[in-house]
Amino acid sequence: MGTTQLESVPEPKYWHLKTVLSEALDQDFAVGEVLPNERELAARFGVARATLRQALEQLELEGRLQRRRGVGTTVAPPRVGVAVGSTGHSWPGESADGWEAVDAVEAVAPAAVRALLAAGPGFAADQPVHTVRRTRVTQGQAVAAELLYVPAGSVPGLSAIDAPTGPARARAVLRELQRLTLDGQDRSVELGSARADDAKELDRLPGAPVLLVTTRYFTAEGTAAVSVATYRADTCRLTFGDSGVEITAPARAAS
Amino acid sequence: MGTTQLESVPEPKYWHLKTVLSEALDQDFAVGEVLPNERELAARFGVARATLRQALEQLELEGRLQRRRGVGTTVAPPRVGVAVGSTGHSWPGESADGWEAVDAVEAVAPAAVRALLAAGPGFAADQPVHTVRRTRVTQGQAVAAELLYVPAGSVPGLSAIDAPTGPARARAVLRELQRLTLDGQDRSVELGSARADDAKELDRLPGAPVLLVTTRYFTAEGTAAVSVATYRADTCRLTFGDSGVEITAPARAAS
DNA sequence: TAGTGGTCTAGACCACTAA
DNA sequence: TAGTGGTCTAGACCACTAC
Repeated sequence: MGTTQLESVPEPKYWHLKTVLSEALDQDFAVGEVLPNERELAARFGVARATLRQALEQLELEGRLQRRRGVGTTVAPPRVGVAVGSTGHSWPGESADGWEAVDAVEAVAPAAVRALLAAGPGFAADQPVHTVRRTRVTQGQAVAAELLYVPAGSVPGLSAIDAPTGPARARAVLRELQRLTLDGQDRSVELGSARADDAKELDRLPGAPVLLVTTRYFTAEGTAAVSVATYRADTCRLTFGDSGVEITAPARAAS
Repeated sequence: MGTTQLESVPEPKYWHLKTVLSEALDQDFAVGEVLPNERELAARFGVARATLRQALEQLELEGRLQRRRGVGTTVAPPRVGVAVGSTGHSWPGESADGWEAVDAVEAVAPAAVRALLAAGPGFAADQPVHTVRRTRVTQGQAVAAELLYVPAGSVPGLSAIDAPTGPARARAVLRELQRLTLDGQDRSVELGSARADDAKELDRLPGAPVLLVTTRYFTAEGTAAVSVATYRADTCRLTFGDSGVEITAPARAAS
């Protein structure tokens, strides 16, 4: 008391609420357990529903909660570690790491991808590229959707392919790619929001936070392919292991 | 017309708004330019301010906008690529890559970090560890704040250190660490929200989205140190280059 | 002091899920 | 059909910045 200015710089209600809820989750709830609904929680804490939702959104962003319309809010399991760059260089599809080919079409790549492909063998900006869609499933859960862009100039053999569409064609494109000698690759990771099609594939709403992993594949002739993989940010922890050891605990469970 | 069910599955207003704004940003605005204020934008589009804000939040999450209280909303520059794992294994502080040591204290590590350190030389759970704080500046902009945890058992020489506090002590801890032989390291990346102290260092509000990069450093004896780096998710693209080539364009500018 | 974005309220209605 | 989370509104006040 006295001169203690305990609340002279009050933190926002939703922030305090998030802290309180976070501690409650640690102590009183088990993974998978269902929380009281939003209207009741808001009443219990004496705040408007919108304020309560702001706190829940933060906790969902941190992977502590899972909310499903029509069902309720449940306590999320720890994030799953997903290996992204463990074993040196390799073409996509060379190891059975949970990726499954879905489809392949020929289409003009988005501008940002074209910029990355510009350093490839005989690549013209408005030329259609083979576009392979894959999804990745880990522990029974869809964690990522990928679009792999392969200019026709990179894999000449593809002009005589038989499968017109579907997984068979996607696998054929990957097979042709693997014939080439891979000289190197590099990756970048950034935050994004799920496009409508990716969101559907990942069982999320459009705009859900995702981690975008962009990979460039190099041959002696330049950039032979580019992939953009969209990982669920709420459930995934991307691991880049030089050693074979896996990080098993989350980085910041209850800091 | 006719049977075209153009709006039979209407997308949310804020989502449509985001798309419209995104296109406007591409066409009519230059980097750094100030947008009209939120009340006017909301009026212009005929929506409530909260709805307009939902669209702006998405665009900020994608790194397209920058909002500052008391100032306004500006068009953000493209994300800066920040090298995170380019040059094989190395102890923190061994290369001049923008990191600056701030301080070092002895304190008990958070539970999640203790779990990672458990495989180290003679590490007891409640034993204080040397905690080094560093910040990383790229192109004049603070992009990351890091806490590096080094158990006393990893660097025995530190008991006789002279600098009691401040950058000098932080550098001393790093120097002792670099005496050891580094056997390997691994990394993981996940989405988080900025703690109050990190947010301040990064010039963001608490709860701002960040990319958490957790690195484990191994010697022959086990886990010798763990670092948790907090990168601004709005302005940073983390790059993991095997080759020395830099990705210069964003992965998905206008998809 | 004026203008900005940040927080908060108390409602309303909608879309979805499961019984 | 009942109950959940998702969207949206029309206000209010606050904290911060720059003049």
